[in-house]
Amino acid sequence: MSKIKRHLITSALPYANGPLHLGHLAGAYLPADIYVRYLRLLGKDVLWVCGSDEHGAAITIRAKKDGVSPKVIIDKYHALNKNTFDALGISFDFYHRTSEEIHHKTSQDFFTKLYEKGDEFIEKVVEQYYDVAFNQFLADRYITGTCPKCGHTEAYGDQCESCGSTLSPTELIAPKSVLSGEAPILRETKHWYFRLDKHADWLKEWIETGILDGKQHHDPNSWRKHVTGQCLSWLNSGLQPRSITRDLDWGISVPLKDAEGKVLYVWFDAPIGYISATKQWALENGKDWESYWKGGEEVELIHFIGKDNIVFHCIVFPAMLKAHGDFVLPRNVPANQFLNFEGQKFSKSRGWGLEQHEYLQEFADFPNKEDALRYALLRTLPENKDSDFKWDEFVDFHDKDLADNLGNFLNRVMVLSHSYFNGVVPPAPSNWSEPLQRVFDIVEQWKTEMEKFSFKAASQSFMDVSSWGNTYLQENAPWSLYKANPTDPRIAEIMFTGLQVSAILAIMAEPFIPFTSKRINAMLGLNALPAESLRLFLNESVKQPFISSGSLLGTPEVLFPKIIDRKDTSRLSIIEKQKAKLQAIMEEEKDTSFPPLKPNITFDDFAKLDLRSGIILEAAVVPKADKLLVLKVDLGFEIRTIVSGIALHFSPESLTGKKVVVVANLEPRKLRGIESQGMLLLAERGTGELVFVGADQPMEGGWVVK
RNA sequence: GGCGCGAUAGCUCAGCCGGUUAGAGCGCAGGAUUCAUAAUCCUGAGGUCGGGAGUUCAAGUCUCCCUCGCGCUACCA
Repeated sequence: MSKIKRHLITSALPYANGPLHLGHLAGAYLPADIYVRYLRLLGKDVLWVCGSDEHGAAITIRAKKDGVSPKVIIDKYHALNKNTFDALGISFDFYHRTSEEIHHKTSQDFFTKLYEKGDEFIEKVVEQYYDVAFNQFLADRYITGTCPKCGHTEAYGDQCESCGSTLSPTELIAPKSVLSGEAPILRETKHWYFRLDKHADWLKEWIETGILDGKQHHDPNSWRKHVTGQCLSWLNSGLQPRSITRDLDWGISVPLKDAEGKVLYVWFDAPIGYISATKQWALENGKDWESYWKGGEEVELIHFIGKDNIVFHCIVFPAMLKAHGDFVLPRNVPANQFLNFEGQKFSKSRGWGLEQHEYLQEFADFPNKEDALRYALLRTLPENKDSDFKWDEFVDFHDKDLADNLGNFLNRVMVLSHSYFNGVVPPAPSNWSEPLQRVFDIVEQWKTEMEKFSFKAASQSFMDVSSWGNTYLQENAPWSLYKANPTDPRIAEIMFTGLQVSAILAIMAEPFIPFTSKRINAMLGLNALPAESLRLFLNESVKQPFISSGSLLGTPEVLFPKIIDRKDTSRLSIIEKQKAKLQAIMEEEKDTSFPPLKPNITFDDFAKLDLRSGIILEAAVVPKADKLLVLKVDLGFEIRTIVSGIALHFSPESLTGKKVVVVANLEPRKLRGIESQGMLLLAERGTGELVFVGADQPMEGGWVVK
């Protein structure tokens, strides 16, 4: 019934300014790899593209910091990420990069096509910071200043990395150009905006009902709830035109005469990277890229991403594709939630978490390290809610599932087959498939789960087959039969069945733990499973044996030496080292860390401050704001209204009568509609604790503090 | 404050369009077994499905309110 002939799979393009951590792997790459390997097992026509996202200001900043060209940065991280993926068995069909010429051309053509439609873009002139000395406009990331929220002195124009708040450049206190170090000036510049608002109606219908152009495009119930939920939340709050150009010299130039010095916003060109990657792959492999991107109903497009990318892949990019015309839209976007690490968020600055390439280095001596990691992540994939990677669970999954259940079953079958039949597969009973009925049922269920992107559930089914095998051996106890009569024909039947289960496990293992799958095949004496029988096995009700009678088995080996092993503590010590590392970070953070001193100021700078003592007369919460209190403060000579962001630390009642120090000559500013005429001085330490400055001195309002 | 997602056995989580005694894995208790990596198999104990109200013949599953967690967003002069 399905018209699908080709599967086009994408994974979010990693940004090439740093390494990726285990959370990224679990979010967009491992699940896609599992799905793609599964489709390949079925013999489907599959194309999985990904690549490095190499534009954007963050890369140029990083380059400037390191004193190298952007090219050096992207080459470094493109290579690192590509090689690490490769080492972990992440089997992209093509891993491209957005700095390639073909991508620039594709993106520009895309832009031009939309531009020529006339009504997809609007032009707007806006005021933006400009560096006079360097004669150029400054992208958000090219401006630093003091964060208005936490006081961090090196906040970027779009984000403060100290407190994590999202900012806009004009919010920064004392903005400074990263280029010249000078204060930038505001100057007008023109930008192009993509009219997302124009596409709101059909997007809403498409997300809500799965109907596109009057036809059922996909089943909306097959999309994860948090995905449709977030999209509808966006759609309901109204779509705005979105700026798609930037004043920057690194990126894809905007292909218009009056757009000198402007490039496409990295978010506009990055998803087009999926298309250009397909083009390059097609060129190198003699294929037709359009049969994937413009194949209509014959194509299933799936985007694998993390939840931070949902809006882009479900709203912005589809709108771009639809505006362009001809392109297919995603049938599903199985976005994962976030993976935490031992209870906390991954944090590069804290050193909390583990990067992919670090894992490979630090587990260099760990047997089967790739599959051990893949399996641990698989079992804890954040498919529907945030999940947590824990080393204790890593050990459990490895020892209980991979070693005790799977590894031990295969070992039992091998050892028994060798001792009873000298490593030769015994003759097949005439009703060979009968005892395997239950296994076939589990495989069917496994297929359903794989196709629903429920990989965690599918991994359970995989283990169920192995468990079934263990039970089967236990109940039929060939060792007892052998003791009673070594030529009992039932022994051959039992071992034949056990070997078929082993082969089925090798197949099911392939998407999850591909390195092990190969080793199982080798152990079973199969170079690779014959593609044809595999296809029959998975696609048809007709089953046939995978290992034929008379063929020779390989030598048994222990697939997964356990981590918790009395005789050999080497693997456990690798894990213990990881746990110790985290422990050390926590210990260190217990001692309050002191923020670095700000640059010296002159006495004159200091003298500009006018500090006065005051007494809080009344305090109240500001409606519709979580953190704000509005205070009446008596300065002796007048009563001021001051809005302060301390609602999370103090209740209004506890503040009346409190003695405080006030910055009395601060420029008034409106906060949530209330004019704040000053600022309270508070001391804060690393733990987040807040206390009032000078609170217990015997002074009434009006004293001058200096 | 607004919006989204979540809250189910000690732990980690499944439970589709509401329908018989609420499931799995791990852990725990008891038993069986010895081919195997101190592995395996069986049995059992364990939940008023975050709290409250409502709709219904019937609610973990739908509606409303509340509490807590996560994310986005507004807000920290």
